[in-house]
Amino acid sequence: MSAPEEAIPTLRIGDVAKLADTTPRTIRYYEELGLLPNEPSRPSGGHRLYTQADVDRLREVMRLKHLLGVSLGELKELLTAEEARAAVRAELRRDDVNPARRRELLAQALGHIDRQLDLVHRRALELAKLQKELSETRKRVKRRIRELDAHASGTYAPTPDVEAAGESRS
Amino acid sequence: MSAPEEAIPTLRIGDVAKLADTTPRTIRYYEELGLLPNEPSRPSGGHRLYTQADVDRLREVMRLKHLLGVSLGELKELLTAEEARAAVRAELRRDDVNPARRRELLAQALGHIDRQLDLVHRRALELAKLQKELSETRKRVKRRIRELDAHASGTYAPTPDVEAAGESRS
DNA sequence: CCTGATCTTTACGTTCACGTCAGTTTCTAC
DNA sequence: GTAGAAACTGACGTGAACGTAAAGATCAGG
Repeated sequence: MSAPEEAIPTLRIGDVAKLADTTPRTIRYYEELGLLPNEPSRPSGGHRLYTQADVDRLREVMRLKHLLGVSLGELKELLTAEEARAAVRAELRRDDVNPARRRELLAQALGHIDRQLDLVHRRALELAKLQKELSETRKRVKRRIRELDAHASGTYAPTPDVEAAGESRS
Repeated sequence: MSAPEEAIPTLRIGDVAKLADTTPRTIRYYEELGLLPNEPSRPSGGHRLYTQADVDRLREVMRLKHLLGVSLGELKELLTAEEARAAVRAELRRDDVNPARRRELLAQALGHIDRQLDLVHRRALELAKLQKELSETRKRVKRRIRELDAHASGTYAPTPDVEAAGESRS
């Protein structure tokens, strides 16, 4: 097997910044706040070295921040839970824990997940509601346009470029 | 008909703050930034007087800020569009606009709505994806718990209070 | 009409989430 | 081994989104 359990850290902070589309400053700041559970290795010189897993975690942190719209402080709470989950997984990987303990750990993990799911779910509901409202307003407007076009047909030539309005690149 | 088109403004800034669950400072700040399209009336004294419609608009602004996670600057852009829509509605209410103009106005309104919908839609998709991921992780954990309980039955008494983990009030 | 609560503007203070600079050290390439 | 790029640790700066304090004007109730 040539796939090592944990790849050797080889990425420098600038590389990580580019890969995660952010800056070294932000990475150090997040580390300072404790948002990045496992600190980077620092062989010999003081330079931080990261793995791809670190990049993924960083991206996930930024994603949560973006999607949940929470402060870095609140985010840390959530990630502390995540970290606990990681610890749980580590302990679970060893086969020498008794079933009672195993169950306790799994129940904890479940609690952490549920906490995040709860947050996400609330937001999703709110967003869905907003989306629905906007969609209905949109429908009404479109209906009025159709009515206008129908009534005006023969009198004014309908200008049929409505669908293209309000589109963004992508 | 005893329902006036526009109710007389009677709410003071402190009332509005309480109704919208914010502070007078924030309201003045938003007004300063131009986030509140129609400025409050100021009869005789310099005190601002608001209507319930103003409260609703303020709440809507705060809601958008919360749900879309945009800066007040970006939010202003969106609300400027909203304002334009309002102006459109006002012009449309008068019956003396010719159909071509009417159609143009409606098309504009549609564009503004689509712009907001686009934003909301993107976010909703991202959130849904996150939710799905979390849900699947949750399933896996629950499955492991069930397996554990099944295997342990007879040896250890299963502790069946897992569903209650990580719940919040409401 | 008087008093206390609420409002006004002006202005400075604060927290968050980084940006930026300085001086030094370490890595990479030649 | 030496130049240049990148990283290190402070430290101070900054824009956004308000909070807070001051000094005065205004409003609502008795």
